[in-house]
Amino acid sequence: MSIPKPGQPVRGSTTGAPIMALFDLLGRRWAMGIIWNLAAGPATFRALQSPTGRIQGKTISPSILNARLKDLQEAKLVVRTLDGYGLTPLGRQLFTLIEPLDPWSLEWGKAL
Amino acid sequence: MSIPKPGQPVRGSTTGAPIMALFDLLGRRWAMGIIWNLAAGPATFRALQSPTGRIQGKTISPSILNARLKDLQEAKLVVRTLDGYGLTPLGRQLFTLIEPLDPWSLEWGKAL
DNA sequence: CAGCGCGCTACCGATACAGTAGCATGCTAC
DNA sequence: GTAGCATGCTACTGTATCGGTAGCGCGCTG
Repeated sequence: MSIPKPGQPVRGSTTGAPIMALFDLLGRRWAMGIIWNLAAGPATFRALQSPTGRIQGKTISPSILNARLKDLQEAKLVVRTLDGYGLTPLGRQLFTLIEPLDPWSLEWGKAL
Repeated sequence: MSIPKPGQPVRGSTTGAPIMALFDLLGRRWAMGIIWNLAAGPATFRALQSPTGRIQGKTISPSILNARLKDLQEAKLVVRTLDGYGLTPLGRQLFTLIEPLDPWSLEWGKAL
């Protein structure tokens, strides 16, 4: 799958609205989970796969994990470092924006 | 596809962390786009499908739109009203949380 | 240099998604 | 009152994405 660039988004959208490109990227499986996990600090490929991460209760397939990491790197949200993968400054900014979803999700859970 | 209940999330996750259930729900195609669109006011099925919405640059398949609306209704984020579909109070809360992504996505777009 | 752990790729079956067609219902016009 | 017509949705058929397992290459260890 190609890169969801804000100017020329993929997967159907033709407007080019950056927010749609973002939804396109974050709408992929595990994308937000990976960002969430990396926000706690850099992690290795294996660590991201394991169920002991900050959220994941399940091992992610290596193939899909690799694909998502490539997506996120192309989006400049994640970088490879010596000790695995970590968030870029941009990625950390994004995390601060989605972080409030955590407390809200608790309320949401109660409401269901 | 079953409902992503916070207690018993679907699609692989086994932890039950509400945030993961939320990621699971929002990680589906068009889910955030629909919420975004409905935040501007109630819309009919046809209106949500059309490319003239607040973001969509492309018509969504009726089958997938229907599936997503069902998901969001089960999650109590969207309700059917007389004049189509609209956000629940919960849905509006969620929108206020994801709204900041819009200005950020502009910066992100420039950075790419 | 055999063994091991890690990072990843290749493959294949299972879902989810996209696109088109078409049906049911309600409204309008004649 | 029936012939259109638009709306809301379902059915069907491909295609893309995802999930799961196997296994390869590489560096390190003994």
